[in-house]
Amino acid sequence: MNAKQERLKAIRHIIETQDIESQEELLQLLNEQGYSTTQATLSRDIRQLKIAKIHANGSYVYRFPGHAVTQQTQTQNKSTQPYPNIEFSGNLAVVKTPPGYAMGIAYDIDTHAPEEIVGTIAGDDTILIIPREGYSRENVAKALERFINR
Amino acid sequence: MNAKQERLKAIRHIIETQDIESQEELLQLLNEQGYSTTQATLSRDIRQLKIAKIHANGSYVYRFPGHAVTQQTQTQNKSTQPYPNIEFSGNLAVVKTPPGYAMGIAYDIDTHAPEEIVGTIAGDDTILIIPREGYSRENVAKALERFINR
DNA sequence: CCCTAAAAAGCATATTTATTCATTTATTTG
DNA sequence: CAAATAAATGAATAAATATGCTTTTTAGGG
Repeated sequence: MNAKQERLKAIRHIIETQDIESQEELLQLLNEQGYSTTQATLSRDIRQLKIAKIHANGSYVYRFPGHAVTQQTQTQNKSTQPYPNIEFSGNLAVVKTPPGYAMGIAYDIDTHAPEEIVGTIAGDDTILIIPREGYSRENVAKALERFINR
Repeated sequence: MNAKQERLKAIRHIIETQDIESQEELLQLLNEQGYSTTQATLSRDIRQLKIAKIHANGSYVYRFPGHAVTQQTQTQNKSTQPYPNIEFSGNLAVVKTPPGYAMGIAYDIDTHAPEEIVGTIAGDDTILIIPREGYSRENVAKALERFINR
C-alpha cells in the first residue's frame, strides 16, 4: 500500500473517531502518528474523501456526510417551496397566518374539506394540517392555495 | 417577520434550489433579491442554519446536511433524557407545561421563532411542536431549552 | 413614548482552506 | 533500463470564511 493510501486511511480513521475542527489540527495528529505532510495535501485529501466541515453546536467538525446528504443532493429540486406560507415537516403541513386568523381559516378549510386534507388543528396564528395519505406535498399545497392566499 | 428571519428564509430557499459555491455568490444573489448584507453576516447565518459546504464532483456546494449527519453526531452523546419536559414522537415534539401555561409559552416560542421550529400549537397544558426538517431531536430540544426551563 | 438590554450587522482583520506553480516521485511503455 | 508521462507533494499565496470589536437596530418594560 502506498503512502497516499495509507494516509487517506489514517485520515478516515481519525475523522471517524474524533472531532477535528481544522486541517491544522488534523495535520498535527497525523504528524504524531508519523505521517509527514502539509496542509495543502490535506486539503486535497479531504476533498477527495468528500469529507465535509459541518456545524455542531457552535463549533466546527469534519465528518463524512451520511447517505442523506447525498440523497438530498440528488433530490435537490424536489424541495422547492413555491407556497411561502406553507411548510412541510414529515407527513404534516404547517400554515402560518396573521395573528388571530388561524381558527377562521382552518374552519374554512375544514368545511370545504378538500379531498387532500384529513383535518386541521388551529392555534392563534398557526394551522396544523394533516394531509390524507397518498397525496404529495405538491397536491396538498395546491389544495390549500385558495384558502391561504387572501 | 423581521429582516433577519426573512433573510434566513431566502437563504434556505436559495440553498435548496440551486448550487451555491461560495458565500460571495450567495451574497450576490441576495443582493439581487433586494437583501443588503455582508459576507460576515452570511457566515453567521450559515452557521446558524447549520448549512455545510460539501464536496460534489470536484467543486463545492452549500447544502443542508440530511438527518444522517446530524444523527451521527448526536448518537454519540445520547444520554438518558436530558429534557424532562419534552418528549418526541415521530417528527413531533410535545412539551408539557403547568396548567394554563401552554399558550403563553407557545407564544414565546413562536415570537422568538428559533430556526429549528416550524410552528407550535398549544392547548392548556400541552404544546405540540412541529420541528423543521433537517434538525435532530437534540437540536430541537436545545432550541426549546430556554423557553421551558422556568 | 423613552429608556435599557439584547440582538443584529458592519468593518476590519485573523484564521482557515484552496490553488498555482515548481519540483519530486512513481508508473508506464518501447 | 531509459525516456516519457502521469501522479503526488510542498512552498507560497490567493481565496474564502470566521471573528473581535464597535455601532446600529430592535424588542420589551416602565
